[in-house]
Amino acid sequence: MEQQKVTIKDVAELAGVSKSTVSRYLNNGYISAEKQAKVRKAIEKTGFQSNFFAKRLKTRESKLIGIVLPRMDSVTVGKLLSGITRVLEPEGYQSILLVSQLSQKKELESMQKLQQQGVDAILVDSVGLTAEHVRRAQEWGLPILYTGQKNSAVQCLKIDDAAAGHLMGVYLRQMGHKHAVFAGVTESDEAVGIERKEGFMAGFCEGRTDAKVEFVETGFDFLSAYNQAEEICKIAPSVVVGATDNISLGILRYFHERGVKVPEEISVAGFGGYDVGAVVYPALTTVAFDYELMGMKAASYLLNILRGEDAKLTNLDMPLLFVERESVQDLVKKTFPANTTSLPSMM
Amino acid sequence: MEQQKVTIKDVAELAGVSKSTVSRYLNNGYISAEKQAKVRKAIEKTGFQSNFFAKRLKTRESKLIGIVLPRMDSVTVGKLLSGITRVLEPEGYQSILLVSQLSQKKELESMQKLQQQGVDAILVDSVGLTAEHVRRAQEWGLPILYTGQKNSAVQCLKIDDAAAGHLMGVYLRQMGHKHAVFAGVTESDEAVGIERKEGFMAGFCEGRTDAKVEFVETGFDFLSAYNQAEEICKIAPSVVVGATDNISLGILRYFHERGVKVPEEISVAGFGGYDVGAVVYPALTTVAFDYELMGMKAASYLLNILRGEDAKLTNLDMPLLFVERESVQDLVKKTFPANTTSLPSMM
DNA sequence: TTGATATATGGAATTAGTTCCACATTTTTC
DNA sequence: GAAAAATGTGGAACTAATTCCATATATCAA
Repeated sequence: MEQQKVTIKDVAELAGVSKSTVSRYLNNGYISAEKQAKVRKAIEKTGFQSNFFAKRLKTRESKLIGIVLPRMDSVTVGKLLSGITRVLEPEGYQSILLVSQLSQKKELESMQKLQQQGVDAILVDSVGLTAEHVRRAQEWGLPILYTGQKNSAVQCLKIDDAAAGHLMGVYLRQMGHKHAVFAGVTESDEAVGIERKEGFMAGFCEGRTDAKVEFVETGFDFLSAYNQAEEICKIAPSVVVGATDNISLGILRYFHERGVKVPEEISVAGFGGYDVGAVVYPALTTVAFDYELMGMKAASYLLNILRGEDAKLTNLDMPLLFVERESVQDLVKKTFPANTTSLPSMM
Repeated sequence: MEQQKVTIKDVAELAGVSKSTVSRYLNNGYISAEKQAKVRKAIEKTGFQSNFFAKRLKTRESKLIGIVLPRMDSVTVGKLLSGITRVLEPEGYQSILLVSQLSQKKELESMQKLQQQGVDAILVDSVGLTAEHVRRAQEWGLPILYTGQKNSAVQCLKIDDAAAGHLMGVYLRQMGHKHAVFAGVTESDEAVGIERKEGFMAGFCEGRTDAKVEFVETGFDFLSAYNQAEEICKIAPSVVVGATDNISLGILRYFHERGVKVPEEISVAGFGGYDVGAVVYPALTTVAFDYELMGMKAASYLLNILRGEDAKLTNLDMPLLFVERESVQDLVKKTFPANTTSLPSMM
């Protein structure tokens, strides 16, 4: 077994001091100016780099945050990671990533791996919280934060899907729409599949009896939405709401191909506020989520806990931004949204 | 200092064997069936988990791959990571991520951090290779692979930007276009800013003297491309080629707002093959890059090196896929692309 | 019945740091 | 000027694993 080139012992010998003194130099302990200089020189000359594992073995701190994500190639996840990294990096923490591939089982396994790995904290962008998730948050001695899903027994942070849905529902009601199709995803995703949809229905139907919402199930991607669009056409609502912008984009594409004019003949809206919603035509009206902010909040929370500040998460839900663009017709005033000449809501 | 709950020593005592025997049980060494059972029981009873740091200190293997990325919130990077993870995960490796924020200095710093951290290998999606990059690849005793940029002195893997540009140039030439605008990015990005552009010019002008390519510089995002679109309109070429799909999308949006018909009045094409290019209308003709495959290749290479197989990277350049969609007019046959009724090139 | 080999096992050393403790100075206080 | 406090320093123990080496059986061939 080849050994490390330069150890603290070599530095100590070269500097004519003890290992302890070098260690103290490295960790801001008692050390005289004279020896300080000697040690510094010795470190420079040898190019000494302290051994990560030896250090961590004793200090029991890895400066590593474990992150479990449902997938890697998604705008949402990218933004989230971006926010997390922005907060963690200046504090000297690094993130180690595992992917759950949208599977609850793999999510739990990944958490286990990270814990064994000795990470200081775990952040899980969950696809669904189970009793096991709760148990771990309680039994493992390290901070765990869940995002994306909600459960009062654990610390979590998420988009308020019910409120987002409600916001959209109210908006469309006020725009005079009475018959909507909600193109949503499987109910096994509680946040998007249930909360968002029910929030929408509540907001849309509130205080009236002549409103009607029909449900069409699709996947999360363009293509599956595109493939369901024909069915939606048959229903012929005045507005179709995609549970995500991707879904709306697929539908928009289908309408374009069939020559169905949006929003003149039918309105379309979505959720997410992805950048691309601003470049398609008509630009997509949507409820925007700030995943980057969510990442920053999540990371800050974990950092606070690690500092022993015993922080509590207030404001569990993240702010929403309603982005009114061109894809929804105002049936009350009988006007179409202005064809914007700039891209104000590019986010 | 609180200590670990259960160590290998506790297991050994409970099982009535020595530490060495437990260690051998854990690492497939000599052990009798009888003791094997005892140790297994003791581990089950105690819930023993081996200490990551102690293990790594001795074995000098972290099973961690360091990855440096220019940014997190980009489709390209997401796909790349996706590919990397797909290969690394089944082999028991995990990735630790650092972000260079498109800065060469931060990229080098990040590499340094990862090396100190004791990762087994480093993969850098570089924003530009310097002499220092080369020096490290040679001097550090661990495998380093660069992607995104090319330098013969180090191991690297990248899109063949010149070939991609050339491919597009040839295609547009064959479609009868003579006057093009190349909406590109800064030349400080050698791959995209120079190679892709020059490849295009070569392919477009090849074997004729009546071809003309003008250059307009934009940023990497929709908005900056959108803002340059007016200038492009003034030039009035028969086709405008965005250096990335994002750029083309911004331009497409501008044309839509001005009522400029694509591809009837002007053709548009791009590079990247992002999913969204398929949902806009007209769907964007583009040269698609398979970043996920690149990630898989990169990870496989590093894994091979770590296995001591001393692999050499053949096929440094990644395959390209020409995706012909709707945004380019055939000036020779005077036809427009069929308005596809399905989304064949959704990738 | 040896001697040689294979199979198990435990003890001790090793890995590269940090930290506690004892002790030696030096400085401050009364 | 002596006692007390502050400041440095080195030695040894400690962290939790792996691994080398010596040794003890068991198995097998001559």
